[in-house]
Amino acid sequence: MKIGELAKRSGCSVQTIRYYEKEGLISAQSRTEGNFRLYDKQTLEKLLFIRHCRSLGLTLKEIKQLILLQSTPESDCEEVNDIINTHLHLVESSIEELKKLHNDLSALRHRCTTPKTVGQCGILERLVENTSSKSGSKVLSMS
Amino acid sequence: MKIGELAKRSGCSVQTIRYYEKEGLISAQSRTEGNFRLYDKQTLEKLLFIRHCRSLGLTLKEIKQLILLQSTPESDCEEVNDIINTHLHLVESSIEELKKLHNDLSALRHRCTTPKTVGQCGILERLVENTSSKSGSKVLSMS
DNA sequence: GTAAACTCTATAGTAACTATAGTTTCAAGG
DNA sequence: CCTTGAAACTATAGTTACTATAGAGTTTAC
Repeated sequence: MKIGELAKRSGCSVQTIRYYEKEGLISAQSRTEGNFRLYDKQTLEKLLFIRHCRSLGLTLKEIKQLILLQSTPESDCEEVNDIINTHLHLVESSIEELKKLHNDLSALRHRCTTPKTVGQCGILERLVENTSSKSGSKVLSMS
Repeated sequence: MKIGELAKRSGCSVQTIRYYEKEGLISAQSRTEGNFRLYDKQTLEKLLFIRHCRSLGLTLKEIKQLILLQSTPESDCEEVNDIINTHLHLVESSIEELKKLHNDLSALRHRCTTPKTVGQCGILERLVENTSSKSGSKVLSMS
């Protein structure tokens, strides 16, 4: 199948598939005379695997490792465990961070209930205060 | 004060300060004859404000808006509320997402308890399964 | 035969920095 | 006065996982 069909069947965009190829996660089995990529079912399954891992928050680097491990089924699966464990811990601490953030933001939000001007706004007033010290923790970004 | 001192006092790195300038969040009051940036206490406070907002997960774009709003204290503070509310909702849904992720990862993790080979590993086995359908949700990245 | 749909490569943009290279300026010591 | 090291300057590239674009070539359908 060509890249368009693979995209539809895998749920990845065409560009993403080409990007994964560039990153060394997948490869086209062959090319047509006109230089179009051709794929087999194996690659479709690999892409579904990648998508599944991505939806669990694994990085492409980690997924690459997992793919590599799949190709050596006789080796110890400790590495697989490590990757999952590392992620589990990351997710746990992210949740903790976000909960704190939520607290802070809620508190902030409650400082302005009735419509006022910016000059009187309890939120901005609060934000301007020098609460600089206890900082330096990891910050999360949402895509 | 020069940029090095400002960096130390604000907790930002020198490069970050220059980056914020490039992004239009702050500016140097003047330059020395040798072209070194000079700052006053105002800028230090602005930087602390930015750091505080960043630690709450606000984007530079949003912080820029807040700074702009600060300069017009007579205007309605609704916009300030909007920015905080938007973030509050974002944080809330992120927490929900991460909790789901945590569930999935935990379940995955429990599939491999005793040391095995990759070929027998319940985790990889599970990841390979075609659970492609229900995907498409936002994924979080941690910095 | 031609128009639409598809594919190709290469490049730039996203967010918020960090890191590097190569140059210039400044402060202190001999 | 000269030198040396620290600090500053600009400009550029790298990070992550894509997405979007431009400009070209290929295929398919009518």
